[in-house]
Amino acid sequence: MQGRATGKSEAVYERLKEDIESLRLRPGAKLSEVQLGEELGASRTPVREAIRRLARDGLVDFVPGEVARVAPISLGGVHALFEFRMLLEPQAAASVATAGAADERVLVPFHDLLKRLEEFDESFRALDAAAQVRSYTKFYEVTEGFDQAVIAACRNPYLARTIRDLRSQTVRLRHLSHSRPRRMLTSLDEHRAMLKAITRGDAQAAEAAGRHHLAQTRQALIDSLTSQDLTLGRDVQVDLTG
Amino acid sequence: MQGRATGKSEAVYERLKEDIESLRLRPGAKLSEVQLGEELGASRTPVREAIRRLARDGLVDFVPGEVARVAPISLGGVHALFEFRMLLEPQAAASVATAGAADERVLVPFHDLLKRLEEFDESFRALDAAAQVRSYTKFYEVTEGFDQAVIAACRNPYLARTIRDLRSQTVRLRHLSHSRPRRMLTSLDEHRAMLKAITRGDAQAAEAAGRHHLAQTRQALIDSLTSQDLTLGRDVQVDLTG
DNA sequence: GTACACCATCCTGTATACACCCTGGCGGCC
DNA sequence: GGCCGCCAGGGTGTATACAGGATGGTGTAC
Repeated sequence: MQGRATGKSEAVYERLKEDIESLRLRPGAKLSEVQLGEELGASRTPVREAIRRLARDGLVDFVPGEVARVAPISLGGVHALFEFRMLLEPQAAASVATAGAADERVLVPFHDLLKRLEEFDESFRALDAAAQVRSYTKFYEVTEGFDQAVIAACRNPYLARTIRDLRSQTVRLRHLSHSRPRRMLTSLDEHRAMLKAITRGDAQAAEAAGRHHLAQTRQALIDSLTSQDLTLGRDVQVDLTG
Repeated sequence: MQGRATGKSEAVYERLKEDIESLRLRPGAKLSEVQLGEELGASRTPVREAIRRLARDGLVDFVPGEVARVAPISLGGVHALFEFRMLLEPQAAASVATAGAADERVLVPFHDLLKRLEEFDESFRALDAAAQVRSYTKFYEVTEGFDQAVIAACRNPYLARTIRDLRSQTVRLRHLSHSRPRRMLTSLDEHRAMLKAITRGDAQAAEAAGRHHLAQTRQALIDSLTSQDLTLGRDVQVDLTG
């Protein structure tokens, strides 16, 4: 097994995932098993396996017998992705709120999260736009904590896994267009609304807040994609026809 | 490539899938790569790949470094599965109905399906219970046509793929407890209601009918699982604690 | 009789070799 | 000059070899 500590396959997967999410590997780029193996210091077997997993994550288009390619980004795909998330994530938030109403322990991580959010939110609002952009790492840390906590608290493993499987694509889109400062502010508001509804055990409000947040996020993303700064200084092309 | 026509990996996958769905491979059974390879006349590589794909389908429990096992069946798992399907499939039916209202061509396969259903339904009701049971292959052919048609007409590829991915597990459960004649009759009614709502372009009715059908199906399955005939003459154990 | 330790065995993870396919470019032929 | 066929290269699919690690059974000591 070449040492449980190493885990070549896992390492290759994580590395490729990062490269694709960060757009270092551009949509449409060929993923040759031998070439990647040489670059990453692994043989074909782990690379193959990693590529299959990335295909499941929706980051790679894979057709048997053909060269795997980094999945292209299309406007239609973005719409479909968000439509699907809109079906799942508000429901997950609602079910967590319901579970929390029945068992207070479910809510512990959300109380923590809400506290961290409030703290960050306060300092974030005090910054000017440039400083806000510079602190976007922290912003994502807080907001992503929410997704993670919902998934962790989600009672239904199918729902949890499906939401988790969509995360990689969402992350890549985020790299296509970082949130603007104003959007970050409203996003924080939306997260606070979701967290409060959950800690209150109000399933209906949690679902509504989740739906609202996703709708806003999608709109911000679409606006960004359809504006001129598609390329972000790189030549990442997005298919706007879909 | 050993001849495009063969497709060892695909063949092994299909074969194992059938064996697991039909319970010939019992829940919890070990799936050793070498052993399966010898039995199916393939080397470890295609078997590995097939096992990974089956894990994605939820038919196999796979932990890196450990022996893969056929996924166990638990009552809790069944509940989670149906809860999740209840979230997706009625929504898919509704979205197809909506799409059909806008574009009549979407509905063509459903008109055909409804016609076939009516024909089968008529002759099916004329049979006695034993004959109904004997014709259950035809029954599944008609009812499964519905799932397939919804998936095919589903505009959202994420939704379609997720529903499709759950199919294998549903099929396996069906093998655990075939529908009783009375259930088949009501199921036909439910399918007719769904089909009519879709062809009418009534999204709300389609969603309600889909929800109702799933609830009824789940109830019939749970009743069957919690009764004594768990084992179906085989020693397939179901974990009732979950 | 029981519990612990050691050993044989099996199994997976990884590397590598071979077979076939598909593509693209070059050269000859019309 | 254009078109067709051949050849070389790369790419995946599959088979097989090798290197650890987990597991289960057996034997022994208490």
